[in-house]
Amino acid sequence: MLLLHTLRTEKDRVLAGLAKRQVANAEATVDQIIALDDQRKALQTSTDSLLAERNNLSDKIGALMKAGKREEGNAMRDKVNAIKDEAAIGEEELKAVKAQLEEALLGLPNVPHQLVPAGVTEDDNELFKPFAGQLPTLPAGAKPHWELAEEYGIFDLELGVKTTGAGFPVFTGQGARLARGLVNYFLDRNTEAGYTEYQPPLLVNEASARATGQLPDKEGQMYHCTEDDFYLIPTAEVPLTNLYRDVILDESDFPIKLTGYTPCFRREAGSYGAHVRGLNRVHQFDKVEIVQFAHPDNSYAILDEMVAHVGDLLNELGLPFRILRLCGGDLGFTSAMTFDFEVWSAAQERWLEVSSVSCFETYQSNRLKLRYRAEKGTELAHTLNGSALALPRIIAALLENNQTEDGVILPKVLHHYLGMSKLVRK
RNA sequence: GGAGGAAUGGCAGAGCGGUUUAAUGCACCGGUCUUGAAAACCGACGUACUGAAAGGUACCGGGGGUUCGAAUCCCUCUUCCUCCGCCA
Repeated sequence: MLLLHTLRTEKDRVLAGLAKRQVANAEATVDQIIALDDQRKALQTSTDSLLAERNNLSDKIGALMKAGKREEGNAMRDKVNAIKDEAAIGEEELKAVKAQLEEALLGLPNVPHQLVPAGVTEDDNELFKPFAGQLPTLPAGAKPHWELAEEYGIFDLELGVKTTGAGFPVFTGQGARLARGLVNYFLDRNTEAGYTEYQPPLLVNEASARATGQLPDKEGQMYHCTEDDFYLIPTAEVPLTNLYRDVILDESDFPIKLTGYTPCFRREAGSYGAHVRGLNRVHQFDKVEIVQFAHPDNSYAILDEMVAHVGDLLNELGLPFRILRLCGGDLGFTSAMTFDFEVWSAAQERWLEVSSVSCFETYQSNRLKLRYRAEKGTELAHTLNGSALALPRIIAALLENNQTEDGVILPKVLHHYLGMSKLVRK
């Protein structure tokens, strides 16, 4: 959620940023929000002074009663009652205006960072770091991962349909082992890089989903357990970031680095077809997430650090990848800047997104009330997160890119985790 | 699932419906003393909104109510603890 202070003092920058995102009627919305806030202030002031008068008179009544001047005290009661009624009306209005204000603010996405390119669709994203090497060439008869999966017994989509429905793959045998190995490898590497490992809940309450911005923006994207009003997490970002909701840090606590493995659940009401075959898009998948909380002065240095870390992981896995800086139109609702990592899927001959690393500045911390003690008072911290890494497309790329006559060659870093150097046909 | 009890500042822990401006202790911070530290002493010590400031308002788990006035009384929800039952 954007800060009212920002809307007031940096309106031009906000409007320019929202324009980059193709937000319609941005100026009217901002003006309306400021008007609501003016209204809120006026109501707050008038109500407060009524309450002050009430408190004042109540004290006097107390004193009068004590002094035995019952008559005078009773007379004053009527006066206080009148003030009370008036104050109650003010409080009611204030509550309504505050609710309106909050809903309006929640409707505004984050302001993109200065360096975020203008653009409408993913085609306008900036190729921040192209792949420098040679893309792998596959032998004749190379297969896409969904065919390899069958041949090698990696995962079974039919079994998932039987147990649950489409988009819930069942990993089997050496495929399940590969998934587990990748999770362990990622967690170990993140821990080495200073991240503390957590196992958070996979269901969150509404307050958590709102604080990180999944609600109200992505209401339909999450699975909702209506009976208990819990949401299945679409990413570990939600529970991990919310661990620090309502927390006031000391500056010396920075940087705070968390990592966690969780399954992720996404309804992904959207397209079906060739682009979503196999593991390209599923309703449940595994992901290891990294989260950082930073001082505003160096959050972008930390974003660079996180990008470098994810790049290291992909290099160690030997996967060709490129880094995109998302344009305004493609940027997530809550993000100020996002880098997407895409690996080359050699059999499908296209790039697959495997990680998204973002800085949210104070957009999330404002709702989280995640602050630190500054020279004077408290300031909002910056929040960041990224995937390190999401499994399905990594598995797809490993299968496709490394397929040989003798099997699928595993990168060296995984040998230890799987107890084997290649996957074999069943 | 049943029966009881509890929820107060960073922590511990007081708080007959009206100087509560939430006692006290510990921790933290500043200072005095000291070569330095410890001890001792002095001081400061929550968050948010509002206001140029002085100040004002709200907040004692959440929500609602009674009252001129609520941390205190009532209702309700949530969470935790104890005991019993069931279960991995």
